[in-house]
Amino acid sequence: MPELPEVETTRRGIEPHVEGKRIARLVVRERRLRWPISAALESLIEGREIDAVERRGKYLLLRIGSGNLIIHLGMSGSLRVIPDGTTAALKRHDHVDLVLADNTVLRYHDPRRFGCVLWQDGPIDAHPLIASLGPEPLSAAFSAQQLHSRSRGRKAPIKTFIMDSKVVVGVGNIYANEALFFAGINPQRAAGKLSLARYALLTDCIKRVLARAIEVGGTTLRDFTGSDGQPGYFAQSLQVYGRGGEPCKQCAKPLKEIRLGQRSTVYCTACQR
DNA sequence: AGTATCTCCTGCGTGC
DNA sequence: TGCACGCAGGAGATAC
Repeated sequence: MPELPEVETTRRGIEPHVEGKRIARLVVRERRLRWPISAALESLIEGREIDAVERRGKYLLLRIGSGNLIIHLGMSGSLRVIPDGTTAALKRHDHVDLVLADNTVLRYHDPRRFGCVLWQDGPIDAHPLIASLGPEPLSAAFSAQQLHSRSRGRKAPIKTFIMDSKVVVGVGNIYANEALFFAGINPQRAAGKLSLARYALLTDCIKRVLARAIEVGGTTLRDFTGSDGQPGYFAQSLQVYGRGGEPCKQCAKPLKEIRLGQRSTVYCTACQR
């Protein structure tokens, strides 16, 4: 499940293979993604050049002139680069091929079809999916002060709060669980009641856990081409996620698993208060 | 405005 | 071996 580190790893992986290249053809085999792929998309982007590969939250942005191709990998999506790939064998759920002028193929694969491929004509910040997003977690705009002031009056659990993309982008379930463990904060604690000092620790832990995952992803994904396109998900050793009932790595007490906002939540009742 | 619930979808693990 | 089932989850849509 691509979280921000996997999306950034994907961005870095595909960038050298697609940046500055011209789109020869767009081949869509399945238009029914999170939102249907527009029937006009082919004519909108064929023949145009990809000027840059950017990212906002978990959205990948292929900048094409003054517009953007917005790609989200959803829960199960991946992109891979296939050099000279116009005749490469298709796997099930290979929904879209972006065929570049040098016959490199950027192939979008997404079994659960929770992702999307959308066109935005004009400034990316004007797109409804992008306009309401909170700050990037690895930027200076994501700070303890900002988080603390935004949280005042909020009764939602801190875990739900940091997973809200209007508050901060890119903190999915896995990293929310992990960051709260490192910060020693009980995921159920009301967001509005956490002190500035605890937010300082939490923002630091979120930044560290994401930065570390990007580093690991980057090393796992040396060769983005020709591989199965799966970045190094779960490459880092997880402290709590998926370990309900198993011993805490700090105190050995069994980790507790609960549901918070329909999401599996794992924490240590001793280490996280 | 904030919060909770529902929804999309397929693959996988589990229990019979 | 096969089937039914529950679960996984990003994030928008919807209903309070």
